[in-house]
Amino acid sequence: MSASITLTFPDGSTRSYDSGITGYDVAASISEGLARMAVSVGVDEETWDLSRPIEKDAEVRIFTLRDNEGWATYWHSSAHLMAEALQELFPGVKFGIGPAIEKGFYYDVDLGDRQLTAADLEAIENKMMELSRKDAAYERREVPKAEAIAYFKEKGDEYKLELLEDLEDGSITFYTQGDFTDLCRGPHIPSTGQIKFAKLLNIAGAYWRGDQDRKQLTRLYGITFPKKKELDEFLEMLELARQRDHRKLGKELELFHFSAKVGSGLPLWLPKGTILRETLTDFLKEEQMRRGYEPVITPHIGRLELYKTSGHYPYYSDSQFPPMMDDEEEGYLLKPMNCPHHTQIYDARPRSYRELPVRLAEFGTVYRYEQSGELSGLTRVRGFTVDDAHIFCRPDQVKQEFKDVIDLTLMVFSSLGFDNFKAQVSLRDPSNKEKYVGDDAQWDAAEQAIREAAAEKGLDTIEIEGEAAFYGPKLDFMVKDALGREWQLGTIQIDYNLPQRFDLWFTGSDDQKHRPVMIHRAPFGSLERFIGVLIEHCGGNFPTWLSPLQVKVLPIGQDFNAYAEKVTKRLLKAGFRAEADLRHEKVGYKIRSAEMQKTPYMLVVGQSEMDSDSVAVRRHGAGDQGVEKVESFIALLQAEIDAAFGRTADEA
RNA sequence: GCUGGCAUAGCUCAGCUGGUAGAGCAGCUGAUUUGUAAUCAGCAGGUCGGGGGUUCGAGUCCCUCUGCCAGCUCCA
Repeated sequence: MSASITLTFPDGSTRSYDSGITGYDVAASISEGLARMAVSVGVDEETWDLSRPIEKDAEVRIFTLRDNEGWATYWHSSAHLMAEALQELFPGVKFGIGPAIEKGFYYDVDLGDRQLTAADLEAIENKMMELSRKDAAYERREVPKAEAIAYFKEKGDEYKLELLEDLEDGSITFYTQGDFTDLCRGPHIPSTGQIKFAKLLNIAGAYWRGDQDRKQLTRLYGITFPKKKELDEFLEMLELARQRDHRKLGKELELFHFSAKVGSGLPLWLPKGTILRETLTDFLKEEQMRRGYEPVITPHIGRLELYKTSGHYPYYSDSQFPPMMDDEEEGYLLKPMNCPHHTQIYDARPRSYRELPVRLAEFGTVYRYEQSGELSGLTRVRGFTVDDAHIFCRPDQVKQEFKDVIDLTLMVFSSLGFDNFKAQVSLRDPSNKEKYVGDDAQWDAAEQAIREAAAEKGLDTIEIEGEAAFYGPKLDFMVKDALGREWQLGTIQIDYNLPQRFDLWFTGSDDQKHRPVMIHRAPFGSLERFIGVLIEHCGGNFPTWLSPLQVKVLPIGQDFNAYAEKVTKRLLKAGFRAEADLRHEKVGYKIRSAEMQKTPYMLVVGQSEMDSDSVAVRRHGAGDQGVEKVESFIALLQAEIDAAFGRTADEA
């Protein structure tokens, strides 16, 4: 009958088929197994239903549940199945949007006055499974706009009608499975029967179209799988992630504490957390000292005038703690950032081009009145310490300085095992320029410098518009927490604006005044957030050099307490953080408590160790490591810590 | 800030439809003198987050404040 078409596969091979062949048949022509696993088909740049006829030459790729695209299709179809279940259980429910997400899917719905409960979730899951057993096909249909509008008017789906306003006639498709029809671009899996296990994960509010001023819909999150085992593994993984939650570990390991009496979002650092934090701080201070940074200290408040000049006050008055006023009505502000103070240190005396760059570093604590709903453990707080530095340099030095900061940031990340980060170039929103200060030429220069520096450092970056600071674009380093939420840690920002606003200058070789460029940078971002993410990253099992307690000495009985104390003293003298557990308990009990505190090393000592000046070494999580002389244990421990800093023993 | 949920001993939690609080762990005391993840016994510990209300009676129902959780919005 028909003409033939040529399809090209990912490996570059080509085959010809009759025009109108479906993705499913293409898959079947390759192998029966592939046809069984297929969920959708990539046709050139698009992803299609397996049942949709292919009528022209194209590059094709069969997607299965081994591909992210496959899961996206599967979960999107699951969202439709959940919608169908909701429609059956709660007639009159109105639908917003229901996409697949990284793990699962959600659907935003308007249930009127009805509140959902946990029992409802189970009922919805059961209804989904009941519908799945009917194994209804997902049927695609192109629909004229007028017909689509008529359909949703009749149904009373005002949100769908609003979505239709933005769609062009001729591009509108409906998908129907069973009794449920949705406005949808697709694609979908062939039929509902493939969705065999469903779990609704949580209910939350979500503004319609992400707009704070519009109605809040009910967002139902869920996940589905074809196999029970996959669902169980997913739920187990979720549970494991909860075990790593820094808020839980922070309590168990006695790192930090929040008190409602002190206030929301104001962390209190407990002794062990303080050791961890100071160890990190010292690590970066030493590194910065080697790299030509100069330490400075500035007060926690500043005159309102300072922030009016910098531009922070008018731009961010909502997210500041309110100003304090004195008798003359001269206001002071609790500092929300350190940069304005640092400009005044730069400006304390005239600067020559010869001394630039000037790199002023401060672990500066700042306060921001974050919205109450944003606060979360250590990752979003109202008082936090930025490992801040401001580099004042000549325009011709910007790129090199920027590259050096990238080096430092990468060094910090790799020292702490963050090898899975995302580098993001945060640009201004070109459609909303009044949110930013400075002229286009400066912004372009800054953006260009960031792109070039990142490229020359071989960084793989993504660019996001609308994420810049109000004074300049930035390079942000993002890391995910245990639950997959992404946090910005390190940041490097180029700023042509504050130097201008504060009228900063240096004398050039031409004896003329020139404007310096400012680079704002913080490799950790904030100590609080960094430590929060670090705790989750290592599950509380800190590398030995960071662990608040490094060694616990465990005598097996009271007769060996004196020896345990002697060993402990030697360790302390050698510079390690060590303690002896002298309680009248069996060694099993002492081991258990040290293991639960995730102490890296436990040294069991009894008669034979005392006789031979040695210790029985036990490594956290790894068990008994055998007996070592005290001296050689100290040497091993030192070697481990040196290695963490990339040093050899003789350098240390 | 918004929607929904939650708040009981230091921690983790139990307490049915309202009848004036319980466990395990931790702590303290004593016994046990211990060899690689929990020795035994006893004791002590809570105005059930704060305030108000309904009721003969409130941990339990209602209002409000504070704090926490999920998501949304926000994030210099």
